This record gives sequence, C-alpha cells and structure tokens, in this order.
Amino acid sequence: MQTYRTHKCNELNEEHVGESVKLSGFVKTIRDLGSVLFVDLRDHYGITQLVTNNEEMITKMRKVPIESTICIEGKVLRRDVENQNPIIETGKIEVSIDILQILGKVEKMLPFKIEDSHFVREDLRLEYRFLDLRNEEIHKKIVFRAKVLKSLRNRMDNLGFVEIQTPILANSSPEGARDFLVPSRLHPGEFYALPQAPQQFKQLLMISGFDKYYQVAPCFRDEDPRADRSPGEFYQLDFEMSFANQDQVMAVLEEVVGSTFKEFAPDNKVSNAPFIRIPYKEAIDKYGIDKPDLRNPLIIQDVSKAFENSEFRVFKGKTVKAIKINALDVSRKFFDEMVDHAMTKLDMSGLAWIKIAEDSQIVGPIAKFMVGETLENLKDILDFKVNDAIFFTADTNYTKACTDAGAVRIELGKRLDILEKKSYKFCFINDFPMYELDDDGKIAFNHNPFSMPIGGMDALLNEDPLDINAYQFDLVCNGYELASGAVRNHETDVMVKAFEIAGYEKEEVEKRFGSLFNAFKFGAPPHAGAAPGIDRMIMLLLEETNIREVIAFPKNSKARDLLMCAPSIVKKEQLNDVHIKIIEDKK
RNA sequence: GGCCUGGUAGUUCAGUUGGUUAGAACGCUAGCCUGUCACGCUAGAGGUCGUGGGUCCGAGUCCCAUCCAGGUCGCCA
Repeated sequence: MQTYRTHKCNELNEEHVGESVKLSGFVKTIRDLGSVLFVDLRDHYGITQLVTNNEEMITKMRKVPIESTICIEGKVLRRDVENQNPIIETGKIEVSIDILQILGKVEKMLPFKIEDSHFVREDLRLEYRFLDLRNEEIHKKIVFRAKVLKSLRNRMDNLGFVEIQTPILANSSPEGARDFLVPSRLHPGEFYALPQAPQQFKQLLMISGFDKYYQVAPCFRDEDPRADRSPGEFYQLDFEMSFANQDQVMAVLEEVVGSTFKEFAPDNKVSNAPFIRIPYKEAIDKYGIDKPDLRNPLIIQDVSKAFENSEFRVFKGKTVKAIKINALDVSRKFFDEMVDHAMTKLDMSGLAWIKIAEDSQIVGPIAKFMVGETLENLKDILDFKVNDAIFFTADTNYTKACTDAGAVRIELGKRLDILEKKSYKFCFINDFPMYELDDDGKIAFNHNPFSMPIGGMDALLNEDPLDINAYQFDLVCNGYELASGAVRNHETDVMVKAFEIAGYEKEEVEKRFGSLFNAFKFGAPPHAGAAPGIDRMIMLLLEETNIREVIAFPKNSKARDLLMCAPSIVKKEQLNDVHIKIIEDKK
C-alpha cells in the first residue's frame, strides 16, 4: 500500500535537515536554471521548495506540466542564508528530488494561470471552479468559512441551543419568494418545495418543547441574484427560542454575531452590545433606507417646513429632505457629477444643491430662492456654516423623498470617502410596520404574516392597520441586512384577525398554513427567533462585495451551475416518472 | 422583464477620425542558462475581433438585431 507523504508542505524546517522525507502536492512552478531546477510544491497547508541538480531528474522534471500532482522522496537540505525565502514557512530549507512519481498529470492546457484566477472573468472561473479554488487566496476563504461556521456552532451550543435538522423536501411556502418545486413520483401532479427557510418547522419545534433550536439551514429561493445575494440557495444560522421576547432574541444576535465578528476581525472596530436600535420609520427619516450604513456620518434632515411659504414651486408643499456636507474641498465639478449621477443612475428627476461660500453668500442653481423666511428656517434646522453644502431631494410622496435622499447619502459617502474605515457598525432596525398598502391600494402584510403585532389583539381591533407595528426587526451591519428576526404570533385568534385585516378568510389561513395553525391550538409557547445569513456574514468579514467569493461552488448570476451544468435537460423517462410534460414556450 | 457596462490570441487587455499584414504582457512549444523563488535570455506557434444582417471603395471600429457575461431596478418577509 502506498504512503504518499511523511510531512505536509508547511511542516519542514531547520530541525528536519538531513532527514529523508516524502512529500506530495501540486507543482506550483518549475524554475529551470539549466543545471539546477527548482519546484514549488504546494498542498493545502503550504509550499515547500524542491531542488535537483541531477541531470536525469532535471530532464524528467521538465516534462511535468505545471499543476500536476507529484510525490517525491528526498532529503531535507538547509538553504544558505542568502538563498532563504522569508515569504514561505519552509523558506529556510528545501528538499532534494531523489525519487519522482507523477500521481496526476495535467493533460490539457490550463484555462488560466492559477495565481491569476482572481482576475479572470467569472464565468470561466466558475466553469473551472476546482482550479480556481486551488488559488491560495480563494482556498483560504473557504477554510475561513469553515472556521466561522464552527465558531457559530460553538456559540449556539454554549448558549444551550440544540441543532435539529428539518426537511429539505418540504412544502410550498405561503409567503415570500418563488419556490423551487420538486415533482412527486408517488403522487402524480403533486409537488414538494425546497424550503425558503425552515420557518414553520422551527415554530413547530417550539410547540414540541425543544425550547432553543438552531440549525445551519440551507434556504432556497427562486429569485434573481445580486452581488450580495446568492442565486438560488444560501445558508442561514436559523434559531428560535420559547418563552422569549424580542430583547432576548436581540441579545443572542449580539452575543453570537457580535462576538464572531470580534473573533474573526480582530483588527477592526466592532460595535459593542447592546447594538443601537433604530425604529423603521426613524431609519427611513434619517437614512432613507431600512438598512443604513452607520459608517457614513451623514444624516438626512427634514426641511419641508422651510419651504411651506417659499416661492420655489419645485419644493413648495412637498416633502423636502436635506443632507449637509462639508464642502471646503469640493469643486463645482463634484456637484455637477452628483446631479448627473442622481438623474442617470438613481433615476431621480433632479438634485438641488446650494453651497455657502466664503463670504456667506449662498451659491448654486437654486440659490436665488434661498431668501427671507425660507433661508432663516433653513438656518434654524440645518445650522449651516461657511463652506457647508446642502443637497435637497423633494417629492409629493414622503417615502420617495426619503429614499432619494438615502441614495444620495450613500453616493456622497462614497465620493467624499467619509465612511469610517476598518469598522463593523451594527444596528437593529425594529418596529417594522405590520401592514402596508399594495400597488392596488389594499392593505397587505409588509413582511411575513407570522409576526406578533405590537399591542396584540387590542391593536388589531382598535388601531389603524397602517399604524400597527410588529415585533419584527432586522440586524444591519455596514449597510447590509444580516438577519431578520421576530416575535411570532402564536395565538390563533390574533392570527385570524391579522389575516382578516389583510383580506383573508379564516378558511384561507387554515388552508395555507394548516399544520402550523392547527399546532397552535395545542398549547403553543410564546416564541421568537431570528436567522442571520451566514454567507453574507463571511462576505463582510472577508471584506468581499461579491457573495460568490465565499461559496465553494456558486451558481452564476443566471442561477446556472457552470461547472456541473445545472439545470439541465433530463431524459423523457425521468419526466414520465414524475408525471411532467414539457410544453414548448410559445413566446 | 427594464436599464447600464462589457465580449478582440489559452488568460488579462490595448487597438486613435472607418484605411495596408489586428498588437502587448503573461501562458504554451523549442532551445540556452548552477541558486532561483513572478528566475532570466532567444526563437516560434497561436485570432471566424461573441453571432447574424446592414451602411461603405473599405468595418475590430458606424447602424440594426441577437446571444452571452457582470452590475442594477423590478423581485427577494
């Protein structure tokens, strides 16, 4: 039986000089100097330099294509001081190639140089992902991910959570994204759905008395991807707690997520618990978005009042939002480019701005309207000084004025380079509205319908639905939504009422989530939970902006697996088995 | 589905106002080289300029269509 190695490629050092060793790995590079030849041998652990000046061995080694796997036997040799390589762990020694065995030869031209794979176009990298992953930098990210996962599990275990696996072949979810469907062979015309989240299962586990559940849960959603959103499937650290309130769930997130960031980003400033809580409405007001990047110091202010009696028709009677910046070093060109960006990229109808010049004069395209009462009011609200500049967004629709300002705030943060460096700023966005008006002006759930309305039945009966908030919150870090959490609604009468307000009959509720609804009738404990996104956490920790960088085998932006060629056409027999007939797309 | 950006050698890219034979670097092949570590040097091979139409004396370059890729909006509690 063959043994492949006595040591890994990161292990040998001066202590081993003189020993006979056996190493296996990938040929990273061959440096052929004629009468002496060097090989960098790479494995998962590190790199060791091999050397030979034996003519026969040189000839043999020259024929080994780069990236082949080889096994060598040789002696550990000390390198002269001037020939040492401080960059690699094993830089003080090298190993002679006395016996060479080629284990796996590269037979085709490599599609790209392994060291450069990070710069290669993404679809080619994904097609040859197994080579891409050989790149040490990319390799490390996957190992890093494993360490984070282990740490997360340890933290959950230490807090007394029990890991329980829930079905992958599950049922179609009543709310949210499109499902991935799996046709049933045994039951013609019926389908499983891959879970968008183990939401209903984890609630059932609470009713089963497991008290604290968690799971590194695969979640499947058939939606278009984004740079920060994995196509098709992703992982959440899903957890749920019985007899717990919102603060207790937040405390778990602070402990688990916060500490994990501190552990894996030791050079960065990480928010201390308790994380700041920002009610949803306040977030929209101050940041124009429900996932604010708090590294950005700019805050949006409401200046509608200043324009109530203004002659400036574009603003008069509208919601007007303002962002004040220090414009000491900002050129006219900066303003023009911001306006251009707002109109072309942000799809805004315009972007107004003024600057307070050295002589306290207001300058800018709308400066002439900044007079009298308007100016006095603006000064009161914004407290601006010489060299400040102010950007305005205005709209008859309150939310639109806010979100426009939010987009401008983000862009200003980027262009002015004022984001706090090396820091992870966490906050909770809470008090999400229970309902919103849909496109037809009807009352609809703003998020999933499982959350407990704040105020319970009393609120549902006596308040304007649009004023009711839910025990529903997000954990946000540096502008990314990291987790969603909620106190669940475990009271059937409150649930029926909640659905009634959204226009659903009781029968509809029982039909769409019958199992859960029925289970609630058997002594459900109040429960609450959350689910931080694991891929996104790791992406943030590695300071990546593309989530596919932290996934071993990601799908591309059209949800295709370019390596395994999925999805693919299947045999007719397979379709017959599951009672599926393909209908040609008529266009 | 909408919008933006891109597609030129195996890879990453350049290619000016439309003008002769489409270039560079790295990789690949062959040769030289005893201390390299992104080794160096010499030579060579390698192209349907995504695809299909069009304008023009002439298209990598301009126009139209289409495919592919990335981003973004819709969508995603």
